Amino acid sequence: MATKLQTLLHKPVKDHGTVSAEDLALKILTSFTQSLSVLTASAQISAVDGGGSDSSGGCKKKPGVKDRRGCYKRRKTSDSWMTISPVMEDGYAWRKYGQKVILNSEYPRCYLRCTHKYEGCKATKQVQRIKENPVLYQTTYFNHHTCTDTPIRAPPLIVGSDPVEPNLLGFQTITQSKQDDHDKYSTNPILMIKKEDQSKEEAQISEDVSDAKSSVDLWQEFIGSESFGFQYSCGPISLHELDMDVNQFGDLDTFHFDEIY
DNA sequence: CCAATTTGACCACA
DNA sequence: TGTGGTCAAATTGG
Repeated sequence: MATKLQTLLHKPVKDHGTVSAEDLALKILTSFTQSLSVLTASAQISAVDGGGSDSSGGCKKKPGVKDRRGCYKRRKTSDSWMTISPVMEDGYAWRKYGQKVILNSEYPRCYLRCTHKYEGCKATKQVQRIKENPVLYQTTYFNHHTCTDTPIRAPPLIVGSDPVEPNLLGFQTITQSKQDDHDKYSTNPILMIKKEDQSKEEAQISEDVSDAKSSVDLWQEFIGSESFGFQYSCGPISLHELDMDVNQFGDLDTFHFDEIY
């Protein structure tokens, strides 16, 4: 599929029947997303600590700062699920309340809570760029929205689940009633890079084209990059075997996952 | 002016 | 004691 896409991008439009570059890119993205989720899940299971960090740890207490001892508790790890998406947006309104540098992670983790927290909504999420593919964001959700704020965008691909089924792969289905929304936002996550300025709507189309190109370029770099060459074994899965499957067929379908598992 | 974000301090837990 | 999650004052931006 990557080869097809490359060919398609170097030729004029409408030369390949009904298959569009976007379709191909979407399929490729899905394949790699699935691969990454397998990696992530396995890496979490068999994580081996490596390298340390030099934390300064000079914890001076500022005068006038409130004593917050006992003011909050650690969250439960249940009722959480994970998604991987090229965009941070998921249709809900979130407010960022923190950001942390995570050990052995190249990118910081962002902490967001529902904007309607003070109306009782307990939904929170953590967003972090994926080290192996910074184009994608791994989002971990905690608690469901209890507020009336309904999503305006089709939800992203769900690649992970709660601890009960940590390796479950699947797509969130879009019901018929949501089909209009899906059509409306089908510019969606896959090829588009986040638009920072919504006021530039007139220039949107041409900009989207250039964004899509740069995104595809990133994909091509990623696909060809050493960092995505599975050269080591991780947990119960032979990633070398996975690599062969990807290279040989240019795709990674569910059959292969079933076979591996 | 007010809502959202940033950022260092504080806290729980392994 | 180190790490990650949360708080809240300060800052930013519409």
